[in-house]
Amino acid sequence: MERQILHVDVNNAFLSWTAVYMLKQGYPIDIRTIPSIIGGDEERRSGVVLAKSPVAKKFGIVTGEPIYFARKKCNKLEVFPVNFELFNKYSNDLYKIFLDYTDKIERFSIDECFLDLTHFLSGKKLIDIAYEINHRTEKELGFTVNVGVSSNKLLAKMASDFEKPNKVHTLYEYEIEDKMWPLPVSDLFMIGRKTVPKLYNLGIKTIGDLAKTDKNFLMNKFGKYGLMMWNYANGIDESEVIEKQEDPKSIGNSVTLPHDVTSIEEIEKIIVALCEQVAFRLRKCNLLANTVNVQLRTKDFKDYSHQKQLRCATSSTKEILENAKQICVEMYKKEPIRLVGVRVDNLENREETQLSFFSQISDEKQEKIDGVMDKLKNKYGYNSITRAGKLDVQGIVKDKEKKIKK
DNA sequence: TCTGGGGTCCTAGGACCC
DNA sequence: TCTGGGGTCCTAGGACCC
Repeated sequence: MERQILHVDVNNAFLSWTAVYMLKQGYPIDIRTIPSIIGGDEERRSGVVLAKSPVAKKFGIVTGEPIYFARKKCNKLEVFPVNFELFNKYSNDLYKIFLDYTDKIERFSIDECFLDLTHFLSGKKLIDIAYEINHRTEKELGFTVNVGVSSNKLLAKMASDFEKPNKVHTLYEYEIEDKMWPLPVSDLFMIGRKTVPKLYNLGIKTIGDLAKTDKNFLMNKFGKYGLMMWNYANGIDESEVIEKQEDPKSIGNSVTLPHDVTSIEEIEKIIVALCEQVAFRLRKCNLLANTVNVQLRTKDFKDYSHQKQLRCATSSTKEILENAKQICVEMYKKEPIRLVGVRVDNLENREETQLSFFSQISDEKQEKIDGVMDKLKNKYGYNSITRAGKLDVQGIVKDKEKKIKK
């Protein structure tokens, strides 16, 4: 039975949502109609373009580039800040519309969802539902979406990426040759900037070229990744729309520092704040970690990471912090550092762990302290309680903690 | 010139065991 | 002295996504 899949993608999500909100607040201009972007904080050295208006795009501004560059391309560019609380709200509003059509929805990101309507069509045509979602979103929420229509996720996603904004496109198997194969290979999902030149060197320039390349040749050259590329180029994707929220595989936080730091003491202060965030989130998910990972980025953008297996699974701030500090001391080579990150890995569910004979939860006293602090954070806000060593870096991580607070 | 932060998955190489 | 192969686990790094 052929599956009935939609992919819904919000057009210029962050920018559109900001525009809708500002109009509602009485702002006289729709920022979608001027050269504008949503960007990070340049003073904090996180100034990259996160979303752009169609007008900004005409100036050659691309997502991910430094705002500094974007300004050079257009001197009238207007920059607006991110507001994740707002973005989450609009994302949820959109999700509610989808629920009128199916329960089988996969949240692929804050602004993209896959919908499986295979068992929810009740006599309607998939394409009609696609248009209905498209129209309703604009009418009810004030922003626009592209909807891709097909029989698997990959094709639906590729379809939603065709002409924008506010469009519905189909990409069924019989349309692959006409609609997808002429596109540059860089347009294919999962073909990134490192792979494109490698393919070009092999004479593979379009998705069609890739589809017609010998599968075994690609597998020899690129391993598993080669097979995936070939499958995608041929429109093959068996993956399911997964509706349920699965436990995360890892949890991490990182910060770009306002200035490079050069002492282990300064780095450790950042580590304290990051470990608190990570452990707090871990406990909130009711998970335990078996691995701690620390990442450092030098001022030349060289990334280092080291990890450590823990003696037993834990969600204790103290335990994670002690290990992170130790890793840090081992790996730090006295270079100027611009980014510090802490991530926990190999997560397992707390309940399941307690049943296991071999595992033991870290010491109870520490757990109680964490528990009390979590309650305060949940009740009075993330910053209501903090460690002494963290105070002077609070400004740096403040913004992200705001996000977590919600 | 300046270059985010949250993730997932894969790979190569080394340690160690039998 | 010189030497196997299979398997698992761990580590560091890198690719990709939004």
